Amino acid sequence: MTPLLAELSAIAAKAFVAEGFLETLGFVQRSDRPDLAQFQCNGALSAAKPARLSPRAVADRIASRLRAVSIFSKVEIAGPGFINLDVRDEVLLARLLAFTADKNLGAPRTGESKTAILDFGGPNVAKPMHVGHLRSAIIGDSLQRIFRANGWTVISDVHLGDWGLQMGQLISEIGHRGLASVYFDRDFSGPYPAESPVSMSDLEDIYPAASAACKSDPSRLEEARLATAELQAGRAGYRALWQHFVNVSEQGLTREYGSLGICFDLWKGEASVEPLIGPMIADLKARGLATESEGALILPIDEPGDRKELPPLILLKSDGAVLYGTTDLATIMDRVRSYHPELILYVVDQRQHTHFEQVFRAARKASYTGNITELEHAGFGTMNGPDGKPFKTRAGGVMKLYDLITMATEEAEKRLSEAGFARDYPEDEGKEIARKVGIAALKFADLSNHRVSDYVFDLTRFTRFEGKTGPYLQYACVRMRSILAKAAEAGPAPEMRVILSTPAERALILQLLMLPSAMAGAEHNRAPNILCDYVFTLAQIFNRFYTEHHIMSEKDEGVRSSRLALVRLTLSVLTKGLNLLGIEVPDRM
RNA sequence: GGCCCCGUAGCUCAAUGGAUAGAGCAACAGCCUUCUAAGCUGCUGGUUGCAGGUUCGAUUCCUGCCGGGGCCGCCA
Repeated sequence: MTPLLAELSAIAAKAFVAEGFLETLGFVQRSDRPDLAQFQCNGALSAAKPARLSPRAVADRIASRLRAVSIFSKVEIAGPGFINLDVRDEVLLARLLAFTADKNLGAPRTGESKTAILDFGGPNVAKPMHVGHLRSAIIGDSLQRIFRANGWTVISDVHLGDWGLQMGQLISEIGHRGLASVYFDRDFSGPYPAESPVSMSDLEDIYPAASAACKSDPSRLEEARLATAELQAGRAGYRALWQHFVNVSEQGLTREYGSLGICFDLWKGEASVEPLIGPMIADLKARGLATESEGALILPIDEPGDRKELPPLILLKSDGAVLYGTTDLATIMDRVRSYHPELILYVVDQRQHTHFEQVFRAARKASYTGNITELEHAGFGTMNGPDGKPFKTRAGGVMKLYDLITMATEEAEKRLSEAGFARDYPEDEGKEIARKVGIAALKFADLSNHRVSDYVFDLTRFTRFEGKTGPYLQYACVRMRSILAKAAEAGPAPEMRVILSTPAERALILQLLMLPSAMAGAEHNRAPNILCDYVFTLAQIFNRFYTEHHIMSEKDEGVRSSRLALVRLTLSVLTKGLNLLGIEVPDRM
């Protein structure tokens, strides 16, 4: 089915075309003035100037054509030339019926037969995930859900940071500590032990020490660089040790992402493209694209007419090691060959924007993108503490993601018990509710901000359960379930037939029908906050409906079952919207 | 220094070039013998950082300035 706004826009577009104007002028949106109309079209205002007509004159012509279309109950011209539109109740009900019958709830098929690769997550091997990883995970996951729902074939890749300097730092630190000496013995011919010499908690201890050592001692940094280069050059013991790091880390990361309800199709990393790098470098050299400069191999990507100077992409450092730009470039080549995607979308910190500009240019320059693949960086802002600086623990250290989730869950648990919720539920269920509520608080707070702006991370505010929060939305769902359960007790559901007679019902139906447009808008702008606004508004409108119409005490059976049908539909729409944000809804609270 | 992003109500944030710039929180006044009051209703709150420009119309686009953050060849 066509989203209602698209349907209305198409009708208006036809009217504009019939009057000799551009089709795009027919764009119809929800009215800014709900007191005046349900929908509005502003096309007449922009059509007027080039046509040397007054906006009212254009609006008159369009309006008279629209009046001939039976879908509208009202077509009015207001102000300088706005065309205000109301849709007939019968039409709303007919669209609602089709919407209800559609198992995809009218999802726009914008991604039909198209493939998108979503690159997000980007955790580092051997380092615990911290709050900095939260945004990429939450936003990326929501986008993958939205793209999939809109018909895209989505391939998500966690893209581990597993091939850079931090690997060399770890290896040399382990060497210094004298752990696992067999991996450092050049005469050892294998096989290496199957069991990892270090656990995840060992790594969590070793990495900060290694990092600190390299910072304070230049000779240690040099050692780490050498180890990195040797690892990349294929030194067997280092490779074996590295494989242990990766295996151990993946286990921890899977659990961590799992606790957030986030899945990836691919667990590739920078190292995955290692076999492609040699041939790629050779190819770039052969075609004269890569040149040597100050001992390093670079790929200049600046173009005439640039507003700013863009530094070249460094392919090989002077010590022969590769950088993440090199692996990113090879990864594009790999993805294009393997999947022929229409889009590769990177959900990565906005601070890396220049890096992606460099890599994208390099890919185009080297013709690695094929002719259909669009490369896009969907950057996001930083998460700051209440002081406006990057979020830290009280002690000033990096806040681990695991601890953060625990804090949110505990806070949720506290609030639930204060409010007397879930008091008589089994302990397991209570814990599960607290987990869902805590995660919902975190996710909704993050997603409801515009992607690119920084936001203040304030756990007290996030876990507050009033107002525009995840828990408010969950609570609305739970109330709907509760009504439906009561109704089911009272008897089997009668024939579902929606009657539209009150403003609260009309407002609810209109909002329900806007789901597809919200999904399309969120995809188009790569902006889950559009969907957040949608679900929040829906919940608000529902709560108004809920307050105004007491369903179970309604005497008229037809009206009661009609309203129950609306509750049922609202529940599925709200649940779906929350699902697209990666938020789970408990059965009861 | 060059470039990128941001600047909106007391606070946290929205708003494809359109009407009276919206929510939430906070403050204030109401609403629970009825489906979960984590709710609903009403009310208060604005020179959209500043100055120009384009436009019938600018929070939105352009220029300059101020303030905050970030990036600027061998970290990711």
